[in-house]
Amino acid sequence: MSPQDTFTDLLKTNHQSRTKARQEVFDVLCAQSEPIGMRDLVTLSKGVDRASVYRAVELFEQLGIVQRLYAGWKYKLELSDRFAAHHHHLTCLRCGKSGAISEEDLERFIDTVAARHGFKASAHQVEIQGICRNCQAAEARGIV
Amino acid sequence: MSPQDTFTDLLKTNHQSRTKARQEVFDVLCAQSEPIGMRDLVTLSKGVDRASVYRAVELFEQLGIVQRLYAGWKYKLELSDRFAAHHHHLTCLRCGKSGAISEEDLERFIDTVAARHGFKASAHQVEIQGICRNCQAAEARGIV
DNA sequence: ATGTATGCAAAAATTTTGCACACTG
DNA sequence: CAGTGTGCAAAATTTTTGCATACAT
Repeated sequence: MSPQDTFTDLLKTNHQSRTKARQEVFDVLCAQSEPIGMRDLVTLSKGVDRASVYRAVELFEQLGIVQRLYAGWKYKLELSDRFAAHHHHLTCLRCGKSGAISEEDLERFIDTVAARHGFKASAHQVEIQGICRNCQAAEARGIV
Repeated sequence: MSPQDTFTDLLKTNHQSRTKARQEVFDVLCAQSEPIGMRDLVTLSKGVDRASVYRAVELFEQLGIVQRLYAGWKYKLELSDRFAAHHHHLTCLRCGKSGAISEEDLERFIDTVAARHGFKASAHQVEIQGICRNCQAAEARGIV
């Protein structure tokens, strides 16, 4: 299934409409080879209002279409695993650049991986986003 | 070595002065049992200007005293490993609450851990901050 | 049709800066 | 003392909102 089909499908499944704005934002995201910042995303999504980009990104995040990556102070966006291979990122505090590292190594020893890439790690974070037990229960009860 | 001593030490080692503002911000951070947001940190750091709090946090981050944790849209701050056990976090997209999970499990299977905690993971990120090979080389050459 | 998403424009919130003065080492 | 860091106040960014209108299903 192509990214576009997956996208269309995800929207349909979640009862969300595929609007011009959302499609445009998605297209811009697809065209990126590296994570993109909000500002650029807004600029590149021609004809789409800033507010709509924010709203689209928020929706995409909830649907698991995009992921936020934090590089230093700000964050960047990239399509999630569904649309591209999952990446782990090494972010340089100095130059701000980030590069992808293979997942297999990471699963074992985060710091070992860092060293292997010539990266002097000063800290690492692992974050898992999802729905917690309580919210799942509430959802099941139709409270949402 | 107490957190306070470690703090004092880190500053000295990095040729940074231990000012009233920095000490106050550090104290507030120490008093937290959970990650704290910038806004609260500013509010709680009485007598310290907003700008100074930002400046202190920036310095602390560079010295590895604090770490930023991203929970959904915003970020929170907590003392780094040096001052407290390293935490990995499960953040709920719905209620926004985050809880710590043990590190040992995480190192093996991120998703397994999520499931064990009754957390329905939709995405996870692993981020490593540090200095990349290039910057280390530049630093060695005194370019910094 | 009809309910939802968008654009617009303005407000809110967050983060950054320049500078004179105060404090640290 | 000399050099840094701070408070203040204002600017620059980033993010959010309310609403009438346009669009998707």
